[in-house]
Amino acid sequence: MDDNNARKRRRSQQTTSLPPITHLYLPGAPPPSAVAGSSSSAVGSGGGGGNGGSTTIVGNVTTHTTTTASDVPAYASGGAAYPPFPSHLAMGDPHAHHPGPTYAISHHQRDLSGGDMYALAESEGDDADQHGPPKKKRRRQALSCTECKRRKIKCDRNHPCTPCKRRGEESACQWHSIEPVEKYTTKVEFEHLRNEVTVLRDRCERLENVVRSLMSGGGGGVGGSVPSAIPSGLPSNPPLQPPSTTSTSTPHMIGSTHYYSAHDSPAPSYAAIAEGASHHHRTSSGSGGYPYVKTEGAGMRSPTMASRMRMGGGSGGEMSPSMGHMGVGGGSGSGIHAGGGMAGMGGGMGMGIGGGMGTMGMSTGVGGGVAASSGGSALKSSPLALSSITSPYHPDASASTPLPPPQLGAQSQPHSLTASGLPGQPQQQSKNCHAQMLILGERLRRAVVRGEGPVSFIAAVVVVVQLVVVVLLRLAEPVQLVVVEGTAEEVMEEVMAVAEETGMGEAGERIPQARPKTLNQGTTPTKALSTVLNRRAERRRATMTVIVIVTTRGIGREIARGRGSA
Amino acid sequence: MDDNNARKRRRSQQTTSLPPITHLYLPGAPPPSAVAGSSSSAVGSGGGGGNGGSTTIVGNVTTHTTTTASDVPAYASGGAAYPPFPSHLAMGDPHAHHPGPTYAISHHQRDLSGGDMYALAESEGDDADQHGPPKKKRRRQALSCTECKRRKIKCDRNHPCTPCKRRGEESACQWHSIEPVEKYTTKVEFEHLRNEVTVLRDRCERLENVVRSLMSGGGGGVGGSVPSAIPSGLPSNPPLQPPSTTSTSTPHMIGSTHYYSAHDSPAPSYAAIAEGASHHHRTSSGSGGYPYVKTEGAGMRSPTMASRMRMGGGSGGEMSPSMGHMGVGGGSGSGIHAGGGMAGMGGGMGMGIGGGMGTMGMSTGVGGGVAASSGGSALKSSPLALSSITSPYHPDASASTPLPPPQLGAQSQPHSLTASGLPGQPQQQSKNCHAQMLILGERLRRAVVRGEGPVSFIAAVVVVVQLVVVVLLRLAEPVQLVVVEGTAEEVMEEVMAVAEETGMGEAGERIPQARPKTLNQGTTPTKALSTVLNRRAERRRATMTVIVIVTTRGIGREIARGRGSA
DNA sequence: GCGCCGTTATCGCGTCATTA
DNA sequence: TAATGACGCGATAACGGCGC
Ligand SMILES: [Zn+2]
Ligand SMILES: [Zn+2]
Ligand SMILES: [Zn+2]
Ligand SMILES: [Zn+2]
Repeated sequence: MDDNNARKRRRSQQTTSLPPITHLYLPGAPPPSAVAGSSSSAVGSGGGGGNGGSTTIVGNVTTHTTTTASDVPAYASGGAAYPPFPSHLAMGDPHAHHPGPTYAISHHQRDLSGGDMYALAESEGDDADQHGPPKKKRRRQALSCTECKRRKIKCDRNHPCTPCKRRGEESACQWHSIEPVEKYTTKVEFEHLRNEVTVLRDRCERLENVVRSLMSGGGGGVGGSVPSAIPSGLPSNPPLQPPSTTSTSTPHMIGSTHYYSAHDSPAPSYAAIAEGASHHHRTSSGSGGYPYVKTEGAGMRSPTMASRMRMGGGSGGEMSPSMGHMGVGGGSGSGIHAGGGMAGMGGGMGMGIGGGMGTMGMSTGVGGGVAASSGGSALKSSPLALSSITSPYHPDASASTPLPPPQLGAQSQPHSLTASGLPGQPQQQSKNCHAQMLILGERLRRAVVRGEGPVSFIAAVVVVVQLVVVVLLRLAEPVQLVVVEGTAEEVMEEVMAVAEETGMGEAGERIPQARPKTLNQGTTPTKALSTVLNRRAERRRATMTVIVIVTTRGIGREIARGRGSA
Repeated sequence: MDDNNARKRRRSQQTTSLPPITHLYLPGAPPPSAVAGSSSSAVGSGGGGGNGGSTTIVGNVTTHTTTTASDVPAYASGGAAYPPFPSHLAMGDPHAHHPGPTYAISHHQRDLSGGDMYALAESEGDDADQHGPPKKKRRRQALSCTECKRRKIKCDRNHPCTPCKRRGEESACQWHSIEPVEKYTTKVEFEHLRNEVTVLRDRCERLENVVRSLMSGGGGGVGGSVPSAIPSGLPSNPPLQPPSTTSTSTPHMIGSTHYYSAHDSPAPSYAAIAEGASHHHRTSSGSGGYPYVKTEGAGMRSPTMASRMRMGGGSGGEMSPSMGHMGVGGGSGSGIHAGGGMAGMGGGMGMGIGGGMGTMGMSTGVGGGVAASSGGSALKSSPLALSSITSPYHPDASASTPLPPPQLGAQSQPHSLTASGLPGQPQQQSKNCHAQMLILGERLRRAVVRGEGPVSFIAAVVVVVQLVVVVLLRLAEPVQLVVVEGTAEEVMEEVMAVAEETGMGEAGERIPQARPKTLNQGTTPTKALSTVLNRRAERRRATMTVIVIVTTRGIGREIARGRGSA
């Protein structure tokens, strides 16, 4: 309450025109629930010249903990939608799965040998911590066979699914049912089925008509079978397809327990990789090539930069009690020094990123950053260049073009699209549209932990207007948010500093298999970001940091060569 | 200098592992007191609960001043429309929905073809569980299509509802007159159904083959329809699942009555509907319906909220000389009150935005946000709901095109789109692809100036992780940045407050001609944002404010009902 | 009961890495 | 070098819940 007043007051001051800064902290009302609070500290300062930069850290609540490790290490799998439900699954199976509402708890499977699949799932103590909110872990009936799940490949859901068949391991093709399966199925499922029936019927009808017309009209009766086919709906012979088996079947569902048969190894667990593994193979070494790369990864680090930043002219900003606030030196002076810092940074990033290019793909901007080819060096545009940053991911780097300014009018074919370029047939566009990015490879990287455990580091870049801003989000106990505003160099400094202090290691380091994702058409980068963050946060409960850079002009160049020119 | 040190210091503290940060109340960590040397205080005030919110404003360089008058004051209007009731449902059908209690059972399904197989279906009652008094339960005619119901997602009630369309399963979009009722069905029945599905699937497949062969072999070509019919099936893989049938009709009702009537056809121009048309027939009458709609558009407006906000607990943040900093009151207390505010907000936005629908379009979320029509209330999804926020802009609201499902296989005309629908030629996709947004209508609004000149106010919402953050960017003489972190309500408060103080008017107000931009395919929302901002800034040299909301969880719900639950 | 929001758990593509 | 095993991670499907 009081707070409100105070706040208001504050507000007024700045009102209207642009209030200078501030940062305040408002506590917010006590969350009903109270969540965890967060604190933030601010560092004041800033401001020297025109551009003053400032940083803020905001703590946030949230968080959960619990989660244990990840869920499942290895396998995961997924599938796209489609066969909604493995028919055989349900079938005759006595207790076919169907996730009843019940499943909830324990039973997880495991057992049998190896599986550690779900391993954790809940295991843990769950919940870890404490408190009370017993959040029950959700469980879902798997649609893909265990093998496919483990391999993370598409399972056609047939009984011995195609992949399994192909490998000749039909015996491994199984399904664990999630739960006890009641004798009753859920309404949902029922509905689902019912719906399908309707659809199918409709389709059949339509098809029949077609056939009918074709036959009559065309006359050719090619498939003699036609008639037969149509009439009943009976399964005459299975011309094609792996017969879905009519009823019956239900092969291998395994009960809740043993899933999975023998083989399958225990997943090596992702953990390893995710966690620390990757770092081994940093290619970093030479590099090669990336233009930008100047310094090696090591070069100067944030420390330097950081220190520099320290200097920024701080205006006399106050700090709000709870929040941290710091200004970044703005102005020209810093520019100079910055150069060095930047360079270092650039190098680091360049390396990581640049190196990734061949491997992970680079984003090419409209303007096209181009990626170098695998071989080695090549490459060009800095991954942080505006063009790279703003352009939709474009697999085939080749093209060049310096980013065609956002000029909307221009329809410069955004992406000539790599994949099959069907001239006649425009794009399938659909998947792999490489819509846009934000979480491209370059910006997604992780490093070894410094202090204790491994930490993650994700960086997303966003372009905005006239100022360079960096938002560092940290998923830690208290989620935190760091915002930096200033020139390119200032930003970079901040990033580096944070990375270092956080123990994120080199910024340039890249995550092994993190390749630049190609978002689906229509997705918002932010949405994607959200997903990523969520996953990470849960997967490893460790600290995670996210960096969001909001900037106007590309800072790639500066970064690359350490120039601070704004 | 000092500052830097200070900052650095600050940093270190938090270094490594998760530095707790900050402000917080988080239980766990002791408030790091430290914080920037300066005041770190934690605001005590607020204190209360966990989530504290904080705000920061950073000054930046740049800019010009001038200002001029405003551009257009009011506008607003529109409303989002939402088919309150599945028109197709009701229509012609005689007994279309009747909410009568009775329905229960009966429904057999239709069938076209024949068999009604499992008619019984539910039988129901029975058993369902048990015994018991045959309570009669009353059921309501479903408003959502079966698929949406099953998935528990929002259905826009259009015939092939957006979600279904999106998934390419338009054929699955149906309405059963009454649901089967019990929550569980017996296994037998389930089996029965399942069986049918299998059979049907098989049959379809067979038919498809026939058609295929006929067509190819026969050469007849002919049957114009054929192609259409087949398509869906082709995708091969999806073993199961209802490939969508093309659009065509399909009665879709399944249950006994199938309502659904007539049309089905092409979306009745969206415009009409969008604007006001639709509402007339809201059957709602009673009902209602829509959950969210509470207040009317007018309802409470920002003013109220604003005032309220003012109160928010301001912590005792200091203001830095140059920088302003303000906290937002968070907390429960506000929560309550907030309710109203929020609600109002929601309403306001809805109105402004919603109104725009026809004109500016509404974004439909995956779930599809629907807007209420001008007339009145209606409406549903809050404009701040995660779904609304994240969805790509979609011109024709209701209808069609929900962003062309990336589904590759599906060539479902991405957007049947109003304009020339070239069946043969799929879409060019290129322009007007309505890629994604961020600068959607809802998020783009401006108000009349209060103090002196007109100010702009743009809001972009972004999803991130577990915390709600708002970044208010102001393009003023010194560019500024405001960051707010806190619960949904806190954020909203802040937004409102800023808007007001800045003279931006009501948050809900929308910019006259700001219609939801349809980004070019491949453009990054951010890029677009940048453009917009720049243009504005220069066009009128006036002050401009941008609001970026970074949040993890949708805050729509809270907003809608003014709850501040974190 | 119902609509449907927002969170979770799956899926499975597309790359790497590792073998054969 | 091809083939095979791994697996990051964006997209989805599923679903706990909540407000009415
Ligand atoms: Zn499989
Ligand atoms: Zn298998
Ligand atoms: Zn629907
Ligand atoms: Zn539908």
